[in-house]
Amino acid sequence: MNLEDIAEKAGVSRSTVSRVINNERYVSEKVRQRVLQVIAEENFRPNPAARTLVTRRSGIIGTAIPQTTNVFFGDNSYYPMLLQGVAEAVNQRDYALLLYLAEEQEERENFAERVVRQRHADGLILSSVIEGDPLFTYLLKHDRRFVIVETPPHHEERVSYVTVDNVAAAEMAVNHLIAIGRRRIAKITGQINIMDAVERLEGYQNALRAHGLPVDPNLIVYGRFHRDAGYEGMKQLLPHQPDAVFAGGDTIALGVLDALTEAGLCVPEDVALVGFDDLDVAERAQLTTINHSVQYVGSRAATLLMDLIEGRLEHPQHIVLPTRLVIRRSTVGS
Amino acid sequence: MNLEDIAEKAGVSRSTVSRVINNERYVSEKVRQRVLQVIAEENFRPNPAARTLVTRRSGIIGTAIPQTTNVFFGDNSYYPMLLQGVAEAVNQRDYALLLYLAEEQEERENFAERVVRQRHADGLILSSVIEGDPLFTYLLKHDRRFVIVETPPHHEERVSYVTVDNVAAAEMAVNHLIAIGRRRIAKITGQINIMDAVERLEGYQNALRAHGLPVDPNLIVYGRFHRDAGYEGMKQLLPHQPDAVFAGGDTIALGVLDALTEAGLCVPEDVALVGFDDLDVAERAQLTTINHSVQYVGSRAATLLMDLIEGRLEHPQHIVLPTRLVIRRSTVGS
DNA sequence: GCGATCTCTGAGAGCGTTCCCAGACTTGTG
DNA sequence: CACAAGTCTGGGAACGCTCTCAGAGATCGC
Repeated sequence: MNLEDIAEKAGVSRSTVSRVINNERYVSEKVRQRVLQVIAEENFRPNPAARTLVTRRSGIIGTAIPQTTNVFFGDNSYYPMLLQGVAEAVNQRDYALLLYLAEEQEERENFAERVVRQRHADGLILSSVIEGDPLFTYLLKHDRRFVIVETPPHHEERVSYVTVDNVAAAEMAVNHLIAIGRRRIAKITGQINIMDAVERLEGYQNALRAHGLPVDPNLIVYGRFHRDAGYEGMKQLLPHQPDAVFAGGDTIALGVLDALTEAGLCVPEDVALVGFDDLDVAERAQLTTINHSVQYVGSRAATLLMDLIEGRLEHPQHIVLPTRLVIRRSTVGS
Repeated sequence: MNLEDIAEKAGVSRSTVSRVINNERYVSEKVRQRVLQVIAEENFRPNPAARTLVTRRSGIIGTAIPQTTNVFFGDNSYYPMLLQGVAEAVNQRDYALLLYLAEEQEERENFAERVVRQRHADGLILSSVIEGDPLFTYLLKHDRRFVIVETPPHHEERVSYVTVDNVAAAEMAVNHLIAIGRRRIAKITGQINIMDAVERLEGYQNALRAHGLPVDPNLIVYGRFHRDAGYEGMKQLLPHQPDAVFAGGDTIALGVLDALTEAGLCVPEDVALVGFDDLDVAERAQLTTINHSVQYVGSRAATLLMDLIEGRLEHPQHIVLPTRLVIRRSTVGS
């Protein structure tokens, strides 16, 4: 069943059917109705491949998640939330969402190759880009449309991105800890090759310096965005007796909580704790954190990408979304 | 850049280039190498739309998740795990994965319409199908390829599915509770229009009857696969003083834990607790539960779907995967 | 009242592949 | 050595759309 068949049944030409389907002007109301009726009767849907072939547009947005299994699910609802946001925006404009998920232990090279080989998508949303990321490098070099959902490596300004002001947010978090009287404030970072982690560390250091506090290397642990890393990191910090911890992400903070509980320390009396992201779990754990709606980042990124694809906006675009400090019991008690 | 261009540069015909790309026989080694080299130089990738148009195969698998936001992320890692499994299988055979995510509060009708309208995918994986599901009904009627990742409504045998033996697993769980001496075993179900929930309830009842225990309607609460439902359900059950609860899913069990903690009751001394699914959180919460690798269900479903698409298997196929009781502290103490 | 403009419709070309067929050349067989 | 079978290559048609163009008819302005 194709346009020609519908045309015949409706007694018009293929061109007219195409016009009706694409909702173009210059079709008389009578003809439009007749065609619509035949389409409904035959339950006809135009072949997207044929359409794509000529328009050079598939209406598909790809989202690449280069992280392995244990990061994608588990406690970490970051990616699901991001995806939900992307899906929302994409649905609204009747695009489709293609998901590229890395295998456990898959090399970035291999992942990049896989994503690039299939040319289904009109554009890509990239997450967790690291320094020297092959996918990032390739896309940049070959001038394909894409949007990064964090600050790109080296603040590369030639690419479009949607991010939050991590530096300012981290400053806000640490200022809060200082305001409640903490002085030995420790930091556990996410993967330090991801810009989010770098910027949050930067903000932490800024805030300390601004208050004339020392930046003690013993109080900084380089970790990963993972609960286990928080747990291990905290164990490492304990001998140095911090009175507060600023975790690079909520999942890290959860691990910190595990370690503190195990050590018999009270939050916030002995150690105050601040996370980052305000994931679903943060509220449940009564965690003070930085809120920045991951979902909204996803939907803004998708909207931006579609605008770039459709030529409504010029490349590149930079969007920095606001953050908010959410104060809960992990810093102010009950 | 298309086949013709590559052909010209390599001094051969379009057909030959096509043969090389599709790895067909009857191409001399010399020519094959030359063509491959030109392809590499030009960084050429064949246009998937053109290919799809003629082969009538896109190499795209769709996965439909009709649940709203709060179920997709949050504590519930069910869908991310399922997706990871699907992605794994799909990657292996160089298919792509299209994700259909319902909007918050989106009607099933509307969701079905959206999924069906875009004809990108060669086949679909359906989750959380309910009785009278419009998407399910449509696909069945129009003979589209799809696989359900649970038992279909009414045990509809004309469709392909991958599921676990929920009934047997539930029996196993309840038998365990009986074996440790519990007699007032309560049940909180998931949405009762989802077959998983129905079957787990059925197994619960079977086990009680098999041991001559009464099925007390006061001990059965009809809920949803959600932590809040577990919390509310347990509060409802408390006056009836159960000595054990069999939750329809791990997320429900977490809510039950919340309510028990709040009521000052001990697990498992006062109330023993069994979940279902063995999600990531189950181990952390030391929850006795039924393990059945959601991820594996996902990858089996995807593999099955691809086999159906490629005509390697006849439609319909029914796969029932084994389950395992994982005993943790929520039933046997420490 | 008549050219200009707007509305409506259809035909043809083209998008970039795969598939089928024909033909040339090579190898095998009796 | 003739003929069959196998190997390799190229050209044309087809997949189902959109887009451009041309032309017919209706409407408008002066």
